[in-house]
Amino acid sequence: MDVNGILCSSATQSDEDMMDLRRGPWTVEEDLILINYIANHGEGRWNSLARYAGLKRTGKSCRLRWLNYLRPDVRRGNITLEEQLLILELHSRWGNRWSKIAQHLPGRTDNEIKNYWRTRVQKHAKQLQCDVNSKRFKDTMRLVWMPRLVERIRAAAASASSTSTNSTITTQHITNNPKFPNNFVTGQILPTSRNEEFGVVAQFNPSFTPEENSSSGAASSDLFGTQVSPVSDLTTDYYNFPPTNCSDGFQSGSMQGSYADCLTSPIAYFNHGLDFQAIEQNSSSSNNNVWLDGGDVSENLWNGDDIWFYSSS
DNA sequence: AAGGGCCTCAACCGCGTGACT
DNA sequence: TAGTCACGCGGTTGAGGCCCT
Repeated sequence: MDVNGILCSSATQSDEDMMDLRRGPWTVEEDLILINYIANHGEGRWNSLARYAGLKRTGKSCRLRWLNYLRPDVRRGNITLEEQLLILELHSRWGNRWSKIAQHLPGRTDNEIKNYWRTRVQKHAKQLQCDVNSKRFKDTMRLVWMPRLVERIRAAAASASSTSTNSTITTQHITNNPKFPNNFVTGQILPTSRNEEFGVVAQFNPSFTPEENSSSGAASSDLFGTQVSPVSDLTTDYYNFPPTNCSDGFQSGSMQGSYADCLTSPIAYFNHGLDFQAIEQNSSSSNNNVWLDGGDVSENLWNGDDIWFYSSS
């Protein structure tokens, strides 16, 4: 068997389609063919693209490979804390509308977000022994995990700003920027093209090997094998949103302790100060300050110390 | 060291939708 | 209006790497 994929054929197909179609993982050569073809002819018309490019792949397969992997602005590496928060927020609003959610995470694909949700979030719903769509799980997200994420983002920003004079964007900036929550909460975040430098590497460096780009089995590394900053440059996107239509509220003090608003959006916590201790005291946990435990801010939201909640719920 | 189970994620599949004829 | 095609979306699968015993 071909180690890079399997060959399949169907006796029921036309002569043109009788040629063996490749399936399974893409090879470097196939990637380069696809990249070069799209660079010269553009994307779209995937079936004919596959045919004319000489790829023994379905148009569907080509499209998927391009959109989820080869596209220049595909962002790779760990899902950052901000992205995690955004995913939770948007999923609570839209459900499994992965493509729609992905539109608000520049460079992330629907496939990546979907995988993230299934592998991380659903796993914890399972640990909670409740359905991922159940009220109990959603409450857990809103009341525990999302506020905790916010605090982690803050902690990461504080840490970054205290250790680097080059850290120009922090969550404090966001907190002080009335435009941010407005865009965020109202779902007006605009997707922006990101990681153009990856495009340069992918398209023009002949030594580029997409397999090196694979994060499979090395989830903590990005293309260059480096950790993704916990305070991601994604934050910059939020901060730099076009300052249009941002005058309709959510100014500081506008919330005035609206607990319902807090429940609706974690960003309310983010911008108006969450009384973590109060919520903490409301839990029956004897484990104090688990949200402020100062752990590695680059770690995933869903880590071991969430167990306190399971045991106390 | 080995191997079995677990986890991640790239890739595939089926279906719905819209454009075009 | 019905048929066909291209495309996009969400669900699912399976290969390969990691981890634990």
